[in-house]
Amino acid sequence: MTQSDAIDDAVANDVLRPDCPSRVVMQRIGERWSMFVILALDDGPLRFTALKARVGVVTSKVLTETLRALEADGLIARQAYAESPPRVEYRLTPLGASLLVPLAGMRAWAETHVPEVLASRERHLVRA
Amino acid sequence: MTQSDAIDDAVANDVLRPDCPSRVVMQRIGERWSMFVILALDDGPLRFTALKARVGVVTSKVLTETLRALEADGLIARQAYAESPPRVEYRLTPLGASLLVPLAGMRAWAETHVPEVLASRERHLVRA
DNA sequence: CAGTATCCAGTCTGATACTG
DNA sequence: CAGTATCAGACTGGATACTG
Repeated sequence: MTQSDAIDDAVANDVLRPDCPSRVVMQRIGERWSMFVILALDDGPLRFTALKARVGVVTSKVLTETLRALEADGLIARQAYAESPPRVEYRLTPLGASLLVPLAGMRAWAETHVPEVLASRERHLVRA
Repeated sequence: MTQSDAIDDAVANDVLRPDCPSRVVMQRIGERWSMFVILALDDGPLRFTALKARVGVVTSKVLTETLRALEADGLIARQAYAESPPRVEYRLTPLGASLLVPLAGMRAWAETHVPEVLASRERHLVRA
């Protein structure tokens, strides 16, 4: 194996490591509801039910799982108030808010190019 | 419902539509091997076996599925040469190459902030 | 070389029902 | 209000074997 082969392998394998930065991020925001929650909280803190109402199709269980995952990642913060009835607010952390920046870049690309992607998909459906 | 509520709903629901641009992109590149393939092809066209060899852990079936999906999206192109033994090359399309730009933004964010994410995850593991 | 064909275990997601 | 518990079906990624 030449030296440049070794370098190639190191670069190629990086994205495969489970803790590869890009994969960590992409896999998280690629999940079903993650991006929705992050974008929804961009307008400010929301309570569980308010978040759920903005979707209308997600179950409590799945929304909870999504929120727990994002909280574990430090992207959102959960604040429970000791009241009755209980009140819980979710907000973006500074870390979560900083993610909105590159996310905006992806959104921009998506909005200009996804029509091409969808058109391409349909052409392939016809052939399949 | 006030007018601003209606606008909120329209914005919130957009990311939920199956053809929402951001979701289309994020879900595709969030898949297990997609990002790897896109980044690997940034260095130039590769044959199936070369692509597979750079990973070493993916099966032919799964790599094939990934390539088919990316091809259907118009992000990569498959070129088969009528030779024996068969030769097939995969390359990024201009569309696929253009995706590398916003992807670089996400990578940059990931590389600077993922340590925080992983640290956060570990703190939550201790508590769980 | 570049795949295809089968089969399988684990995961993801959701429906439904219940609770401090 | 803000969840948890349980169950079930669909989907994913992978192991293994085979082929034009």
